[in-house]
Amino acid sequence: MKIAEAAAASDLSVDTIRFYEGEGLLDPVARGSDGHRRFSPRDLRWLSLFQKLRATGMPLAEMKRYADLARAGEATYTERREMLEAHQGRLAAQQAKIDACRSLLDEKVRIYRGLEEEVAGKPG
Amino acid sequence: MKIAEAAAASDLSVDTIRFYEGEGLLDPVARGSDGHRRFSPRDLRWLSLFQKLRATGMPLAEMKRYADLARAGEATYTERREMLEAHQGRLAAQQAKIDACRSLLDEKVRIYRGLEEEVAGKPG
DNA sequence: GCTTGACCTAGAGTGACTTCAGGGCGGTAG
DNA sequence: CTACCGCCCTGAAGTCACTCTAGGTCAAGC
Repeated sequence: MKIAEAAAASDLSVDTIRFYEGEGLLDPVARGSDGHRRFSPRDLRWLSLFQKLRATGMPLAEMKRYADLARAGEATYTERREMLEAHQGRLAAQQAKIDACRSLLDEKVRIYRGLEEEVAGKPG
Repeated sequence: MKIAEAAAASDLSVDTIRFYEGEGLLDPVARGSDGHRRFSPRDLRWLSLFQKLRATGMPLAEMKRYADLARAGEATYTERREMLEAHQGRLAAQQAKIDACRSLLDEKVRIYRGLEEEVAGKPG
C-alpha cells in the first residue's frame, strides 16, 4: 500500500505520515524498487492509532514514548496501559469542553434567531 | 479586575489574554493609573466565549471575524448565527473523534489488563 | 520521446501560543 | 529610607505539530 492510500485509510495527510516516520513513531517503512514507501497492515494500524490519539490531544512526545514501549515488549504492558488510561482522562476533559460549548452555542443561536426576527419585523 | 483574575475566571493564561488583545479580538482593554489592564465584566464574557470556542477548535481568524461582526451591530446577526452553527458542526465532528478514540482505548486497556495477568501468572 | 502524475527529500513557512529578557510600580520588612 | 517581593508591562525569540514549496526521480500512457 502506498502513501496516498495509507493517508486515505488512516485519515492523516501524506506529509503527516512522512513526518511521523521521521520522528520515529513508525519503524522505517519498507520501500519498493522505485524508492517509494510500502505500508504494511501493521503500519496502517499504527497510523490509525496515532490519528485517533493525536485528534484527541495526545502530544507527539507521548505517542513516541508509547511506540517505544511497544517495541520494548511485554515488560511495558503496565506503563502502556497507564498511558492509555491517562489519555482516557483527557477524553473526559475534552468531552466537558464540548458540552460546555454546545450549551452556550445552542443558547446563542436561539437568541440570534429571536433577534433576526425582531429586525425583520421592524417597520421601515 | 486585573489580568491574573481574568485568567483564572476565563480559563485562559495571562499570556493568551494579552495575545488576544493584541490580535484585536478584544477591544483595547482599559488601564489603571499604574498602566495595568483592568478587565470589565464585558471583557470577561468575551474572554470566556473565546476560551470555549478555541478549546473546541475554532481558528483565531474566525473568532476575530465574529468579534468584528459583533462590533458592526445588528446588520450582522445572520452571519454571526451562521458562524456559530458552523461551529456546532465542528463540535459534532470532535464528538465523533472522541467516541472513536474512547471505544478503541476501552478495548486496548481491557486487552492490556488481560496480558498483564498472563505475564503475572507465568512460572519462573 | 515526451508529458503526466505520484512519489521523493530538504527546508521554509504557519498558527497559536509560551517563554524569556529586561524593566516599572506599590507595598512592607528591616 | 531602601531593599526586596510580587504582579504587572513590552517586544522578541522559541516551541509544537504540522503544511507547503522547490527541485528532482521514475513508470506509464499517448
